[in-house]
Amino acid sequence: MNKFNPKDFEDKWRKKWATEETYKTPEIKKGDEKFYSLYSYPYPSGAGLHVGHVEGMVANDIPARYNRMLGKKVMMPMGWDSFGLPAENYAIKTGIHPKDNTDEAIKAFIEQINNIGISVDWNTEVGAHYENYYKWTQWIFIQLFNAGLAYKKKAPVNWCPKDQTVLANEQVESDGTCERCGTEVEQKDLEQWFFKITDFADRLVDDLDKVDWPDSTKAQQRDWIGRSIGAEILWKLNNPDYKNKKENQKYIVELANTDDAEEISFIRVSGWLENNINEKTGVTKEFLGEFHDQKIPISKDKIQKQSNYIKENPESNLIIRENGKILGWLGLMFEEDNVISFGVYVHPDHRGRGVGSALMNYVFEKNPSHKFKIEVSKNNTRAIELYKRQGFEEVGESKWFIEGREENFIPLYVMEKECFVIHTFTTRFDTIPGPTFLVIAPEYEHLDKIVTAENKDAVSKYIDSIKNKTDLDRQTAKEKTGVFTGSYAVNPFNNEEIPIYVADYVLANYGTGAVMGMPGHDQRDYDFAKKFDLPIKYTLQPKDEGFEFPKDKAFEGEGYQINSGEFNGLWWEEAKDKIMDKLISEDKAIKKVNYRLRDWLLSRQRYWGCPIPVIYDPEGNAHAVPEEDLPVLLPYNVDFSPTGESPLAKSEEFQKSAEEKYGKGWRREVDTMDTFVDSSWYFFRHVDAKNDEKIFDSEKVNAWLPTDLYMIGAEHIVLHLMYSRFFTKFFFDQGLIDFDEPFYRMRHMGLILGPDGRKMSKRWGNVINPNDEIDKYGADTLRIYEMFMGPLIDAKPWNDSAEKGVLRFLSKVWDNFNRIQTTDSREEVKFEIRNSKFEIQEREINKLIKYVGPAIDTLSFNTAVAKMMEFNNFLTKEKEINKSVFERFMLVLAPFAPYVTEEIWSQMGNEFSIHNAKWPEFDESLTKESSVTIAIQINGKVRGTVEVDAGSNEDVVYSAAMKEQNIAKYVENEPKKKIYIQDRILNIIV
RNA sequence: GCCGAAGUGGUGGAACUGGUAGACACGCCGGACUCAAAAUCCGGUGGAGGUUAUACUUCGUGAGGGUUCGAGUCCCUCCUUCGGUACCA
Repeated sequence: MNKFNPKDFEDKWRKKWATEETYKTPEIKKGDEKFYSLYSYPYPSGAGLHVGHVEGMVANDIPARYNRMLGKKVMMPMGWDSFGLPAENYAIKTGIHPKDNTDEAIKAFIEQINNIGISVDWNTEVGAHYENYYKWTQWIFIQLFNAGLAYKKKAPVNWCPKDQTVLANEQVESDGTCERCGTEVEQKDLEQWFFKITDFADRLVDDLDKVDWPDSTKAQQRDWIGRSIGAEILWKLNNPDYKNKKENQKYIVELANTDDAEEISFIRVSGWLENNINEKTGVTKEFLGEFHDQKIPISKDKIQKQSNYIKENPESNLIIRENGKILGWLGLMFEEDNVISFGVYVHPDHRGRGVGSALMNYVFEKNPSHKFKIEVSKNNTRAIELYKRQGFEEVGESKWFIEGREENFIPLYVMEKECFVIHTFTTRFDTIPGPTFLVIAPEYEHLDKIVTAENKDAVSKYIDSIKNKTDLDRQTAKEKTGVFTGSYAVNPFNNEEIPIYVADYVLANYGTGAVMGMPGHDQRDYDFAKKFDLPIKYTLQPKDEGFEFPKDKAFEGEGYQINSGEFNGLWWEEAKDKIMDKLISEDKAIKKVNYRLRDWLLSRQRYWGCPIPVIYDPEGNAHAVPEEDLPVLLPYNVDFSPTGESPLAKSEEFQKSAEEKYGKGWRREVDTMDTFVDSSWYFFRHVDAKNDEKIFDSEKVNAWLPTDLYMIGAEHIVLHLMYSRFFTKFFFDQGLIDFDEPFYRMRHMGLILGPDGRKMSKRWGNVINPNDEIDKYGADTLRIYEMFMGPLIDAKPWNDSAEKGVLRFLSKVWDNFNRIQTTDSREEVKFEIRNSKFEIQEREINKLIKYVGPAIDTLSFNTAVAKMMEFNNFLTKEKEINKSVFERFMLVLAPFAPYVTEEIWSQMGNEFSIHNAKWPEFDESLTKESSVTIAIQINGKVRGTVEVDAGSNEDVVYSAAMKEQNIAKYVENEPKKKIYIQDRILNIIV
């Protein structure tokens, strides 16, 4: 009898599978039964494939083979995440060009993957650095650019001084160090390209419901996007530098109505809407109204806007009346892009009495979140002074002309006022009665408007001190720091004025950059209040008896409202919504959804990446490279030693080609793309990897995707998935594809640890090389062992003797094959099975088939292998082995052990290849045992078992049980109760 | 702190919707083969008690409570480990 030796046949079959194209991806059309098995394309490292790759690939390969045998159309592709920093760093160290190095590594990878017996169709191969791939990466960039989803802006970026490159926020560890090298990250201002992924935030959250992913992965995606639904509260600023005279407030501002029209008209001059086409000004129709003794023309457009605005906002038509006489009127008001333009009309007899200010204040109060625009004659010094006091600033000039007398243009100032309203975001409206201060971030955009002259020095000193702090210091600082601005904010809920501080514990890039300080119920605010001796106010309290607020920390528990006026006594969750609704209805708050997600910064100042397909004209404006000029090739001969500048900037060849093509003074973008861009769409290209005409054939992609199984390591999944989903949604919006989630079903594999239980690393000398394992035991053993180690998702230590156990299993399979009696036939099995000597074998193989298929579907390979071992152990004990039974065993084993099963299949005289043979069916009725063992419990404790015919009723089981001494001895009297679960258990209560 | 996952023999791990806990494998012990070893094969193997042996008894799924005829599985509280994340308002 020949011994099991994988070396005898592995090579032979490997070659045969290649020459016969056994795993060729079939043609497909939408709606065909298909299985797209995707493994996250690996980075082709010089170190070769590691055992973790093997685990993921085999976990992809088994379902792929299984589904192929089920007759589905299967695609099992492979590709390379071949751009990126490691290759470049390696090149800098060794002087070997990244391209040469990478191409070499890929060759080794392909050989290893073939050795393991992964059923890859190499026609699907893609690689991030292949010209015919990155051409389309660039094409995608251009589509995003054209759709307004790629933009450039100067931004403080994370800069790693060691790697000399920009890092995405995500690539900075929580302690402020570089993800790759551990160096402390600095901040630097650079012009960077961004993708506007934030536009997709809601879909990226909501569509998670469509996919079958591990809960933890979905949760991570949600956390990363960080959607919180709340509202922004509008706080009026009280900056003592802008002192409004109190007398301005004394007038009662009322709404004007149609009855006032005649009265109002005395301020105006009749005859508005005269046709008076003036070619110089473009005015078509003129409203001639009196304004400060002058008649002014208003364009039709403006009038239209005003009348529309008044229709929608009747309260904006305002007058001030005194003893029935109209003193002033607000007119020509309209809103555009959150800017309110308006005119103030004051009766000539009542100027200088604060009528104008009163009107304005009313408008500001009504529209706290807006910008205001007003035009005023340069020689109307009184008005100018008034506007300045109200916080208006001159932003430009324009002209009015009087009654068509062109020579009499009046020079005007255009003045604008940003209403000094501070927005704070919150989800916790129940605490709104409680803030005792307001904090803004040091980077707050309108800081200058808040800081008073008196506090200017102190504030700028504080901000300087922050700039010297690294992010690390800022984040780990335990003490709260900050400084008073001199201004106050008015709480829209109760009109309380509270001081405004600048402090670095508020982040400029989340929410609005301003936060209300609720020291009673927020620990950070509490710390700050203690430091600056600010009052602490509580807005909720539990009704527990003897409850006291904690003495040295904030009360962060739940409770009922207190100090909240009309809302006192409400449970906080109810109060939260009611207070929010109230403020929103009063225009004191705006519903708002906030995201933690930021736009995707994709520029990298690196060589080994996909060039960004942008050219700059001599004026420096960015243009997308015309599609016919793609790809923008990455030049080979470039000095890529790190200098802090993009290596491509030093390539003359690269820049010269731009001038030749687009003219003198044109320059190319020298940054390359984040490699996450490459990896966000590779799974589309697999389907049509060789297409030179377009990115992919939409019909093919629509037929193959979404993927049916995506195996990807559990650790670095957040960003890749987010970005891939973003691209998919973009493609969907562009009409390129008809689905908007790329990965229907996804699972993760855990780390494989070294035999010592530590992470595999050269440092510990505990690295297991798959090549060695194949050499020692053969590929089938390695595959099955990795699947048998435990659940895919778990981290598992390597155990060499356990691997030998798998080899033992396969040898025993081999030995059993050699014992087969070839005399029996399948027919006998089929028709005479009940009384044949192989009845039990038939039952066992049916049970096995019934088990293994679903186990592959649920990726519980470890139990599938265990069942096969059990089955094989059973066969070993049988005197004779039925050929048909064994053949079906081989079919079931084939996805796991492709080599040995192919060999046995062929020796049994079957046609090549087992991997395209049909998956065996099972007969449910044949899986049933004729008798079952039933556990007998007395009062819930197992006291023995009885053997009865399957399907027996309670009485049969009970009387059988009573024949057992050990059971009967517990049952002295008639049992109180019997609980019987058929074929499983009988519980007797005595 | 928050979110997620998980704690089962000496080890990796099984256990379907609550129904005989420890499948399968490693390791270990004993035996066969061998001059011997390796390899291979056969048998045993959760702890404690108990029997010449078979029985049998009892305790056992991180800890403590609860629901149930019955809990590794469901509920509550807590502990530990791993993964993610954090002045996110």
